[in-house]
Amino acid sequence: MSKYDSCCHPGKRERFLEPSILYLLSQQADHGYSLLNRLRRYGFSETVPDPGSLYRILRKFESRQLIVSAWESGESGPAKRIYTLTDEGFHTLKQWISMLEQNVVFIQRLLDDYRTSREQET
Amino acid sequence: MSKYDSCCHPGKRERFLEPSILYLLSQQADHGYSLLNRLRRYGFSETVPDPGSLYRILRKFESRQLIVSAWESGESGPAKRIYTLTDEGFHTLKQWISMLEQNVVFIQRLLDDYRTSREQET
DNA sequence: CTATCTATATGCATTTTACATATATAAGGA
DNA sequence: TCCTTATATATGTAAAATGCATATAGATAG
Repeated sequence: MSKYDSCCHPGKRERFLEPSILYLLSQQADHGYSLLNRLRRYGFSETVPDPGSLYRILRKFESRQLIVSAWESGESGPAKRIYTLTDEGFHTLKQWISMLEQNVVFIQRLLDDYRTSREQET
Repeated sequence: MSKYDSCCHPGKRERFLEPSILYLLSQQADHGYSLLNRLRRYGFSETVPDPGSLYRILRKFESRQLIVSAWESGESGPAKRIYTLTDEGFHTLKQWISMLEQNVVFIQRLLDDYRTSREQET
């Protein structure tokens, strides 16, 4: 049992995290550490996802051939593994976006229902 | 490796399923089998969630005291375990709704970004 | 007398999650 | 020089969730 056992653990956004990563890579090939910052645009933070989880997702995507990687030893800092989206990855991103579009409609419905029920309470 | 390994498995909506269940119970105390039907309003189907998963979620909620149950042997059919939302459950629902409200904003942002990128492609 | 509907529940292999930890390069400051 | 911080990737692991199959049983319809 932890603080967020029942609900609202800030890490529980995985099914939104994965399409966000694919989208960011579709716009710009990138390495994990940089993605960690770019993900903030979609509500993620320094701690979510934790680096280990992000790297594992990237490796999973690579094993499924949604992305390919290449090492880049720049002038400064440690070597970076740069990931590029494949055609397969673009296709998967498209599917994922469709799913999110459908889901948003239903989430909105739940939120509307909740609001309505609160108003009628008085 | 299964059909939906990379994306879009219709069951991967768990973080939307759980608040949907709490909301439905907040409106009307109910048993699992009936919830299975009421959940269709929020995009779920005969197969998602599978009954086993729903019952397990209900037991989990009960162990965390978000709901309480009572057996009801009606005139027809097997006995039903009726679940009622507790004060704790109402509180958790409220938190979950707030989280969904925030998440929707970020999902919309991703969808908007994706659409914009598609338009600029031509 | 049997198929279907209603209703709840368990078994289990695989995957995901959260969090901690390891490793290494390089830059900046005291 | 030494220490800290930033950059960068990765693994270990216990606990939880997931997906799918299966078990059980009362009631109803043909």
